[in-house]
Amino acid sequence: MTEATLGIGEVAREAGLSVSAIRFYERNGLLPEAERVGGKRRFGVDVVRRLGVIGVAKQAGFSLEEVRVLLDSIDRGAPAHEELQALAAHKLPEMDALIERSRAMRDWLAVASECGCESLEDCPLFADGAKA
Amino acid sequence: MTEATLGIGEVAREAGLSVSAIRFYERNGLLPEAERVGGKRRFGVDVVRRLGVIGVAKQAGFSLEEVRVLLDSIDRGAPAHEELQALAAHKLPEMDALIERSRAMRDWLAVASECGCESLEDCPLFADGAKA
DNA sequence: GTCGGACCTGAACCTGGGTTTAGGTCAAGG
DNA sequence: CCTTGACCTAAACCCAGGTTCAGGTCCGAC
Repeated sequence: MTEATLGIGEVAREAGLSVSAIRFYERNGLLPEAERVGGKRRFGVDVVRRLGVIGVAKQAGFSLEEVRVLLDSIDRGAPAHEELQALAAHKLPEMDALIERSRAMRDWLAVASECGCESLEDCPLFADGAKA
Repeated sequence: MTEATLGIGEVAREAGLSVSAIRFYERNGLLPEAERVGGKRRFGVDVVRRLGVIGVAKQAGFSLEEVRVLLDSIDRGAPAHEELQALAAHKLPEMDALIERSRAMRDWLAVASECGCESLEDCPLFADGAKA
């Protein structure tokens, strides 16, 4: 019995992605080039898991390029934790900064919802220091 | 004595923006069309304050289009607080969602920094539920 | 044999928020 | 007179992360 393979449409359905996104990922090295059978891609079943990993990493704030580097070096045999930790260490401060900024925005907006100013010129929310 | 006016370079310096950004804002209706004197823009001094408002609003998470709408309706005489509150009310849940997501990412990354998994396949961080 | 659906390719297009470039105008100063 | 610097315009370009389009192929069913 040969290995079960999937067409691109099936992969897309399984992974919850569009067909075009999968071709895009292949083109950009996030997926290995699938073998062509009669000109059509046949994917091994594990590509679905790989797409899941990509999805999780994206959610975690990595760019596709970062994910590509991560997967790539792991494909070459590097232990997952080394690459991942390096990437995570780099990304953590970025995330902290993002959280800080979002919170500042949130607070500003909360105050803005209560603001009764007639003009923006008068409003303390738009005073020079307010962007800090 | 006539009103003090500024050239685009002066405005840029005062506002801490690039000249091209200011032309861009004018083109896109965030600034009123400056009068041309000998083909060159002359801005009233209050444009600097307006640019400050735009900056604060951007920091608060508004898109330029949203800022344009806000300023536009205020220019038409609407009280600032009405437009602002409507916009803020719309934007607050978005910000809350952004904060939640960033926090989830941060937590995931923090765990990732400690993870000792050899392969991503084994790693609970990349299990199906991990993106939730 | 021809229809339809799934698939293929490369290239163009999209969004946002500007920047860069090419080519032209204007006024001041040496 | 000629140069320098600040300014003008329209249009092209940048980034990521894809989507859409035009035109072609392949396969099974009817």
